[in-house]
Amino acid sequence: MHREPSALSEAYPFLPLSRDGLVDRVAHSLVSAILSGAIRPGHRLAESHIARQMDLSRAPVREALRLLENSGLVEYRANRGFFVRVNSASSIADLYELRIVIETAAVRALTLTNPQALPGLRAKVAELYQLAETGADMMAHVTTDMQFHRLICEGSGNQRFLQVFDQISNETKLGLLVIGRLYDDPHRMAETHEPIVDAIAAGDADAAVQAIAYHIGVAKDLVIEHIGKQQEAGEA
Amino acid sequence: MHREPSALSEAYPFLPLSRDGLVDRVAHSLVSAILSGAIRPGHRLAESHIARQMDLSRAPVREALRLLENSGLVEYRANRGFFVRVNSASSIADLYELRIVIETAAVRALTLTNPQALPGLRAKVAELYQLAETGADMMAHVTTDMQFHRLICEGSGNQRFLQVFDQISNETKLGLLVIGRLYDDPHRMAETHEPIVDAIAAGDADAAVQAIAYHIGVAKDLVIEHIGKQQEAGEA
DNA sequence: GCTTTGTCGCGTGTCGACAATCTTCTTGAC
DNA sequence: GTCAAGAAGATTGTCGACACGCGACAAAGC
Repeated sequence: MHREPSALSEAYPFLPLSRDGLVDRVAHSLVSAILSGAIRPGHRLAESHIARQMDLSRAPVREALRLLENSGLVEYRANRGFFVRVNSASSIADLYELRIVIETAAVRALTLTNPQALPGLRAKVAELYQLAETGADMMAHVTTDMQFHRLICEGSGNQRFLQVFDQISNETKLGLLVIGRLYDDPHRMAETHEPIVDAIAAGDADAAVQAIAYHIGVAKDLVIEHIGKQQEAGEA
Repeated sequence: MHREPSALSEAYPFLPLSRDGLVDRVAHSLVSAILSGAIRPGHRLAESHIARQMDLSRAPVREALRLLENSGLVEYRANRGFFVRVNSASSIADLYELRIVIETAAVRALTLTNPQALPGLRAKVAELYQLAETGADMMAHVTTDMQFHRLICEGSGNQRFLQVFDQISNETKLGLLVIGRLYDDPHRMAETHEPIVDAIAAGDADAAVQAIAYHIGVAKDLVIEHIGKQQEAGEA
């Protein structure tokens, strides 16, 4: 989603003032709105309206929406425009199956070829504990959790794994965020990551695969269960 | 890419005239040009030129290029435009690793839950033999081969697997097409699919996984080897 | 009362034009 | 001869306008 900022040859104390173009800023703004729940699934995203509200022309809005389409947050219907995608329970289940497939492969590669990634992973887990301690909101928890999983894909050394992960990460976040609270005790969120890190530290690839498959599987069940309850409530 | 035709309540003798918009046609045209080798990797794709040649404005061309970006055929650099992506050997290796991961998961699911997909797969293998017989060109072989693999992803029942497959299929095709001939005997192409179909028919998921992993692995090695030779020749 | 046809508003599809930006070529100094 | 700064050209980024298609409602026919 992001474009590479040009690396400065020398380190000056300047903030990298956003060289992102309009399109990226629009896209980011839209993602925030969708993830925050300000725009609900199924809602229509009329180019003209968005352009007017943001005080720019339709062209960049249109491109931003096309970008979001790739990350699965938004759906395009010919001659009708863009809509916030509404995911069925089975679609979410498929999503988690894909995550298991990708991340097990990634964690196996990481364990066998790149144990240097371990400190970064441990740091993320520590961060999760800290968030639980300070009683941070769901968004913070989810973001850090996804960063942990992204590090695993990144550490696999396979760019394609990372690419797929990034493509589905926003959708995964959205699925998680519609739930107010995943675990009753926020420390559980952090704890569930421990076995993965331990297995990697031990250099036991099979154990790491088992651990992450279990970890994602649990999350899957919780999310699916929640969607089921939600639908009941919605239909009643 | 295609849109569904609305079902008529009564059967009139009209065939559903193609509702593909300009963008889709432009995209298709560009894909053909790239896959056919008419436009080589690294080549710049200037919107204005394409628009002028196709006699339309830049807007639909731009959108078509954004579409191709998702399928990995084209790369976008801010303020510089679009380029036909040039893949390193390691990038291709990563691609095939991803295919193995996705398609093994898909073939496992298919074997266990959807043996009805078998006839379709057998038909594709038969088609491959026929192509070998008639001495068809590489494009025909590759297209049919990819259709076989797509059927496996489709038959898995997991929409996400199919989505990922479609996303990388054009890139895979391109990687295959730059090679004049993958096997010396064109029948080999067809034969290598047999063990997969046999394992599915036997209901042996583990064997099917093994078979397809081997199948893709062989293709991977051949492609990588070819790229190596190509680079040597290019550098010399 | 139900189905079909006409009308209308809204939003997308495409366009041509201008501004911002990058690339290349030219010019000049060392 | 090499390098740097600047000018010129080409290409992308953004814009506002207009034509077209869709969906909704009203009107007409059975």
